[in-house]
Amino acid sequence: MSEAQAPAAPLYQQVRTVLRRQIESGQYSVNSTLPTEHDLARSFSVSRATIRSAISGLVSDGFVKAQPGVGTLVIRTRPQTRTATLRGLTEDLGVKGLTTRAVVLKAEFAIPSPLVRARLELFADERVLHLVRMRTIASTPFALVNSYVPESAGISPDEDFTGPLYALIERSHGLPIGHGEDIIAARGARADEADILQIAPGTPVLYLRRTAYLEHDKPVEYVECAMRSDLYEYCVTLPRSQNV
Amino acid sequence: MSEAQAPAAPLYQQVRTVLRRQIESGQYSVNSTLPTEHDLARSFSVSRATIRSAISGLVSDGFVKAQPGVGTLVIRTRPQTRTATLRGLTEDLGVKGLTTRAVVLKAEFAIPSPLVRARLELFADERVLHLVRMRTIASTPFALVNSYVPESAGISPDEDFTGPLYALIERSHGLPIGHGEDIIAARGARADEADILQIAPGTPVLYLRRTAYLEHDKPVEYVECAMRSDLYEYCVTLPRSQNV
DNA sequence: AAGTGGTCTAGACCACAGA
DNA sequence: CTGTGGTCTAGACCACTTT
Repeated sequence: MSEAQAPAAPLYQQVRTVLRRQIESGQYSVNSTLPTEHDLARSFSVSRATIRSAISGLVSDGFVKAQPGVGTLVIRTRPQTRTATLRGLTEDLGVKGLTTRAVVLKAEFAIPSPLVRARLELFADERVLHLVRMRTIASTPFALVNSYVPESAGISPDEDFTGPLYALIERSHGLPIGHGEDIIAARGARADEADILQIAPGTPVLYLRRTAYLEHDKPVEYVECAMRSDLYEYCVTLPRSQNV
Repeated sequence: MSEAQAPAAPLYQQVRTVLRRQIESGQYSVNSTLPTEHDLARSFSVSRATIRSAISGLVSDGFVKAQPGVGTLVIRTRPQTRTATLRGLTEDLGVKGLTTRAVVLKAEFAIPSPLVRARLELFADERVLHLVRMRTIASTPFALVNSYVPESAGISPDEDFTGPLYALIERSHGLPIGHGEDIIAARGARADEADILQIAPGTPVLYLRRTAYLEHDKPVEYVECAMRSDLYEYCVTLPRSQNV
C-alpha cells in the first residue's frame, strides 16, 4: 500500500456502523430480526466472527438482543438511554444546548476545613486550591460553586478557570476522572448566596456536594454548589441494578 | 442426556473467573501486567480468542486495561465502584440501614393529568392507579409520594402498598424494571405537603420526579415526591462517561 | 430435522511501544 | 528489532428454538 490515506476503521466497526444506520433509518423495525449471522457474513463478505463483533457492539448500544435459537432481535430504533455519567456543570449544560460562562470570584491555595480534608482524604498539612466561581445562563447567575482541589493535583491559581475544571484536572494528571459521588439536598439560600444568585434569602436552592475520584479511587475534587432550582434541575438516568 | 449435572461454564468464563480471583487475591498487583495473551493461551491450553474473550470481561469489570504494544495492565484489585442504580425509597433506605413504613393515604384508579399521561405514554382513554403515600422515619413523616401506574400494569388498588412498589410491578409483569430517570428540584413546601410533613409552608424540600421504564423503554411508573431535606438527601454514584 | 446464536480453534497479519 | 494487543479468517461443534 503506497497510499497515505486516513486509516480505514476496522471491519467490524464499519459493519456495526452500517447496521446501526439501517436500524436507525427504520430498515429493520422493532421486533423484527436481523439477517442471520451467516447471511450477514456472506453479504458483507467477512467472517462470522467479524459480524459477531459488530453485533456485540449493537447489543451494548441497546439496539438489538441476541436470542439463541431465534435470531438477533431489534429492540430499539434509537440509541439506548444514556446512563448517568459524571459531568461538570459546563459539560452538562453543553449537552442541554446551553452555553454557560464561569466568573471566577476567588482562586487561591488555602487550609482546608476538616470536612474538605476528610472528603479529599488529605494529610494534615496539605493545602487545597479553593476556587469560587459563579455560573451564568444568558447572563443570569444560576450557580455559586465552591471547588476544592488538592495542591498535589498541580493546578495553579493562575490557570483559566472559566472553562471545564475537569479538563484541567485530567490534563494535569494525564489520567481521566473515574467516578463521582453526588449528594443533593434542598435548603434556603444563605444571604451571601442569595446576593450573588439574585434571589431573596431563604429561597429554596438545590445544594449539591460532589466528590470526584481518579481511577484508583483517589479523590481529586470536592465541590459544594448552590443552584437556583428555577434555572437548573438535576437529572440522572439510573440503570436498575443488574445482579452481576 | 441421562446425567443431571450442572452444565460446565464456557471456557472463557472459567478463565475469566480464575484471572479475577488471582487479581483479587493480590497475585497480580496494581500497575503490573498480566502474562501476554499468547502465554495465557498456552498455560490455560485454550486458544487466544478464548483468552481475549475472558480479558474483555475483566476490562468491563474495570480490573484491567489493555495497552497495545505494552500488555494488559492491572488497574484495580477490587471490582469497579458500583454504579448508580435505581431503587425505590424503601430499598434505598434499607441500604442505609433505616427502616421505613409507608402509610397509604389514597389508592384508586383515576384519569391521569396530561403530564402524567405524557410521562407514561398512555393512550387517551387509559386510566392510572393513583397512589398517595406518606413515608416515615422513626415515626416522623419525611416524604409525600404520588405514584402513578398504568391500569394495564394490572395492579389492584387493594394490594398491600406499605412495602416496595417496585416489587409489585416486577411481580405483576414478570419483567424487571429496566431503568429510570430522575429529575430533582428544590422548592418550598406547598400547604398540603407542609401539613403532612410537619413543617412550615415554604420550607425548602427536595422535589423528585421519576419515570421508571421496563426493558423496552415502556414506562411503568411515574412518581412525584416531596421530601424533607433535613431527613433525606439524594445520593448517586456516577461513572465518568467512557467515550465508547 | 433444520436453523439459530454461543463457543472455540489454529492459524494469520497489522500497528504500536520499547530496547 | 522483538513482542504486545488489535483485527480477521475459515472452519467446527454445541445447545437451543422452531417447524
